[in-house]
Amino acid sequence: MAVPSTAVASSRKKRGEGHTRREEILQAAKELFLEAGYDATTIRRIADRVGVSAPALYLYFHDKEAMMLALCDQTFGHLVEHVAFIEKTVSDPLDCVRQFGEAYARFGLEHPDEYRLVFMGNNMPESVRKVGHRMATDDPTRPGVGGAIVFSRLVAMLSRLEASGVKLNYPPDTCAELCWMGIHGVVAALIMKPDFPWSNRETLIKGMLDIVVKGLVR
Amino acid sequence: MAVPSTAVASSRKKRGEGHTRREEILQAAKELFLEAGYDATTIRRIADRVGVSAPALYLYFHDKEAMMLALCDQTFGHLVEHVAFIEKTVSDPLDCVRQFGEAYARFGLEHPDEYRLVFMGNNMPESVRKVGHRMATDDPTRPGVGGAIVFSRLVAMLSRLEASGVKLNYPPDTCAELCWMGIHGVVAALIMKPDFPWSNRETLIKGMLDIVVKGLVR
DNA sequence: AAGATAAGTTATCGTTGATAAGTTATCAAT
DNA sequence: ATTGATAACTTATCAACGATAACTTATCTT
Repeated sequence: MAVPSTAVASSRKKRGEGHTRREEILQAAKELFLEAGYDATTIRRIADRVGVSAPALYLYFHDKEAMMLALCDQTFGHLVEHVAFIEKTVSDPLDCVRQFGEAYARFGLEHPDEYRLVFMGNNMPESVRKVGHRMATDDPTRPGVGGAIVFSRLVAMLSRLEASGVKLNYPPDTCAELCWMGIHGVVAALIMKPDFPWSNRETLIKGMLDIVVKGLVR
Repeated sequence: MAVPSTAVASSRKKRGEGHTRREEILQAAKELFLEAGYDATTIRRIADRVGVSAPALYLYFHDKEAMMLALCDQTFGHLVEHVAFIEKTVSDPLDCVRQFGEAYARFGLEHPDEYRLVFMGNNMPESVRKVGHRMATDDPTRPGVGGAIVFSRLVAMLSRLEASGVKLNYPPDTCAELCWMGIHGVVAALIMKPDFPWSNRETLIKGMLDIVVKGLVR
């Protein structure tokens, strides 16, 4: 005996209005992914929340993975904008890196589920696993470039820092990787083991940034 | 048309010899988990490799997760031993921390699936997600305590470092957390995005350790 | 009114993890 | 040597999953 659908059936869209259904699906998928995670969110549950049959989702997305990719783009767009704002408004390159780190960590902690899905999704399909690191040379219209864009801005910041005369202990790419890995380590730990008796969050974030900055510049 | 089993059927175990079958299952599961990852390894494939029917696995393990937990214990046991060896043989406390970091990173990169399951398992059942941070007060015979033991040794090392007269910028717990987060960041990144054009692995590991050590000691 | 087609539906497939219920081999005690 | 208990299995089956094929229905254009 199947559980009866709790959702009100949604009326059929008029011609040319399919894209609104697409957005409804995306919204429902986002809610469910955030409520229950990727695996626990089934095609059928998404369809049920939208008020439509399961195969209808395949009219708008090639598969489950494509929905996730679209959501990643959406969420990361906000972070990309924020980082761009920092780059424009903060003149001191070192300060810029610090503010990037704080914004990044704050973003991760404020969107733990999206963060997990993009940067910690260990059982996602390959194309989703690769979301965070598609290079700028890839087609920018392809879904999933948000993570790569954010990272590339960090590389740019560190290049600018080096160009401003500050001596780095490693090439800018390596510095960016180490910087990102350090911050990511903090965010990942706090997100994944929220019940562990960690030290104060702010202390850890500021502490890691201090460590990284001190360790990267000569 | 089902794919015919390629495995030779294994003969029934004699009475009291069930534990050997349990070990056979664990061995096959380990091979398959490492070959194809957790999700791609199905109960049926494990059973097929052992030469036994799928439900037979449930005579020895409550579910798929329990097999992975048993393997995690097995694998993390080696790391625990290695860390204990370092503590015994390396006299200089700072050197001890460095060697811990290198051993930890090497372990993670050599056992990416176990590492992911213990420290990055965001979609695992709750009992597996909590594997890494069960405290020493928990029942030590329960599966999955390896991660907590390893972390507690790092705290001990940093306490020893402080006791030896070295001034730390944070309390030993916080230092251990930051140190672990840094190394974990490196390992997690390399494991999760293996196709990204990262800098040299050794450079990143040594670099992160340099950064952390330099940043933690006054 | 009629054809084209966007926007759905129902029925179904193969696969998954897991369980129920029955079977067979082995051992201990009579 | 037979019997009873039980360890060590098997076969049959379940519900849920992602996905597809094939069919229907509503809407727009001409």
